[in-house]
Amino acid sequence: MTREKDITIYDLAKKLNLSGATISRALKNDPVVNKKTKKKIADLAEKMGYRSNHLARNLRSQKTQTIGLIIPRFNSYFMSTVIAGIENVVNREGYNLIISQSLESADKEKLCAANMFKNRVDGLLVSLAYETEDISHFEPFFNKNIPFLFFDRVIYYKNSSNILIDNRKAGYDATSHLIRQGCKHIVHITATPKRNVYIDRLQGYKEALADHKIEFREENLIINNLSQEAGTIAAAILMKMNPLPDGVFVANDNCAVGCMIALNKAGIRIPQDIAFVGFNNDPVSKVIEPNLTTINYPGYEMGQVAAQHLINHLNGTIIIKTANTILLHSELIIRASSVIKKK
Amino acid sequence: MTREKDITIYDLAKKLNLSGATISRALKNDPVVNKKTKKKIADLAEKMGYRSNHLARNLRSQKTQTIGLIIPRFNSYFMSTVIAGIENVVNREGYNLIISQSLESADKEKLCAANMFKNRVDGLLVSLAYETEDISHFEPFFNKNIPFLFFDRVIYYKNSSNILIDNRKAGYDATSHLIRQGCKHIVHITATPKRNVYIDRLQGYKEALADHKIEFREENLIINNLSQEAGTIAAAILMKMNPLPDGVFVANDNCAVGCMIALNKAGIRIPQDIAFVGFNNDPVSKVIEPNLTTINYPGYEMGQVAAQHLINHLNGTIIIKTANTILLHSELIIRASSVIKKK
DNA sequence: GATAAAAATGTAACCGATTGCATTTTTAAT
DNA sequence: ATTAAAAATGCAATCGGTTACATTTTTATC
Repeated sequence: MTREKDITIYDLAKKLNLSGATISRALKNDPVVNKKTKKKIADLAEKMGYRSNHLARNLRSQKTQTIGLIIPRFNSYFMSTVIAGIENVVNREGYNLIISQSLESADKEKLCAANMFKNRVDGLLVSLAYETEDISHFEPFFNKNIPFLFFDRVIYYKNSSNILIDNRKAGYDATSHLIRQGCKHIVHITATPKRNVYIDRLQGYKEALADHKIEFREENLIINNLSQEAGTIAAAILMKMNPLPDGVFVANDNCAVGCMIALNKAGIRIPQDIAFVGFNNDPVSKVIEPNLTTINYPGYEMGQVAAQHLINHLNGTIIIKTANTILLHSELIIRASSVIKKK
Repeated sequence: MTREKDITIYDLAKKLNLSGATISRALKNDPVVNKKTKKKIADLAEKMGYRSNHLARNLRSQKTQTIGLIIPRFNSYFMSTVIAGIENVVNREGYNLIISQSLESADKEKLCAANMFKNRVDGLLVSLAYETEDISHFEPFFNKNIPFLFFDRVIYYKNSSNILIDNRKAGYDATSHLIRQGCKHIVHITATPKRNVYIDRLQGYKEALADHKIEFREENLIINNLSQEAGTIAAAILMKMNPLPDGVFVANDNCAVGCMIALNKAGIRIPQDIAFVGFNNDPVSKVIEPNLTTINYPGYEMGQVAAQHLINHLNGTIIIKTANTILLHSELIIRASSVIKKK
């Protein structure tokens, strides 16, 4: 357990008969230091295996070079791609990333936020937990002027920026597509419309119906947690409907897949009997038979944009003064699950 | 941008006419401080919104309360579950987690390691990049006595601990299962056997063949990058084989799925013509038709065990002196893709 | 060679919590 | 009331860079 002592700038200073200040400046490549001196210092630092002590620097500069990330869960394909995108930018810009998951719990989210605050992250990226309504836990960041932004699962709060796709339009496109395929009785499976993503998709669904003179009916909404298992249960509900619906728009691919598998087993043909559209373009959508029509969700790009936006702000490259919404492009990907051959 | 000044222990000290030392001790609940004093201090701290400055504490204590995690990629189901498990423990134990991905590149992995070292993580968890052979980039951690351990993609190095499943046994079980189903001509699809996971699975495959008096033949090995697309290509290779193989053991579910889809399209029946076994128990294995027989991989548990092991070490709860391997249980999950009805 | 200007380096305070040791205050015993 | 022991608090150095300001050294000009 004997941890050898670290080399400090003062060790270098002593060896070269210089002051700590000069070493410090040289290592930061301050133009005020003589080039030859810099060279000597750089060489010795290399030779002695010096590593700058971030802790000391951070204490002095009151910055941590760290971005906090709070997400609902790790285990979705979408979230993995978002994180990969964030990591890409954060890393390139020389920041660190600390990640916490709220597990879809508002309470856990509060703890995460408090923890991020304690850890003095320079900025915060958040995708809200499913059940979060009160977001006063971000108040401290606001008060201390620590920039934060929401992505995907957003909320309009103070003058935070939001990065997301146009869920209303996506819902509208998905539903319109089903209608164009000849569907008249379209069910929408989604989560309790608390979060923007679900509210907006539902809104798009309703608008598409209205634009095509189809009446919206409450009983055509199935609300669950959008898991694959929930899809299985939803299938049972669908089969009890009389008449059977001819189209289903599900707010996520996983649930759609669970539903399709159960319907398949029951002998219901997709898309002939019921056409399906999912959401997210999860890899599983290309595995299920028939392949699932879905909305492509640019996760990697969303992560990159969110991280870059935040870091630009931190660097002063851009100054975000007013609320700011960035909409990323999403699009309907048509596959076999929704293409009904006209007779 | 006017960031109001933070409250420090000295602000509290001044208000209460005490010294910083007493405040510090009180906040850490040091028994040496008078209870009434503690109460006063705690109340004032609460009232003034004091938050301890980790930077200062860390500088003093030379610890960061941070665990580093280096993984090949975020976007696999398995990795997501591992991270969730790690996050669970790390969070509970009051550590932070910083994550970097090597993108399967040895060079990027070196950079990640250097970065983790600079950031002075207290400990390091690593799943090695596919192509990493030389691992001298972990030397600094070893020299500075910073504990690190490998999980899943491991290597035997110094006296680091390894946490993984018994890949040899899993490969053996998978192959034996196919043989028991009557398969005699079994192909193994895997990645270049550089990493333990692939080497060991291959070894298990070979041993199972040998134990059942089936000759191992080099041409029954298909080496690719195990992506779904690679599975499609592998299907073409399989179909050119004459005679057609009657069983395939794939080192990962994604690739197996890509392969199965392509074979299906070509009219080859699974499992009657070719039986399939995959690896990982990725959710997709329950979506593909027929459902894929696979090896269950306890990702969440692996993450938990790895993190707990490391933190126990940091806390001095356990002292790891010698190389230490923890094998987690994995098991064959038999589904329709490999069950051949005996005639 | 004197002098001003520019370049290079040094000094010392600072960031905020921690802690060994010293000092003061309180409590208990005679 | 005296004194020793115990409890509570304070002092000051420390962690290792950073930086405003001061000082020294070098270079350029007349």
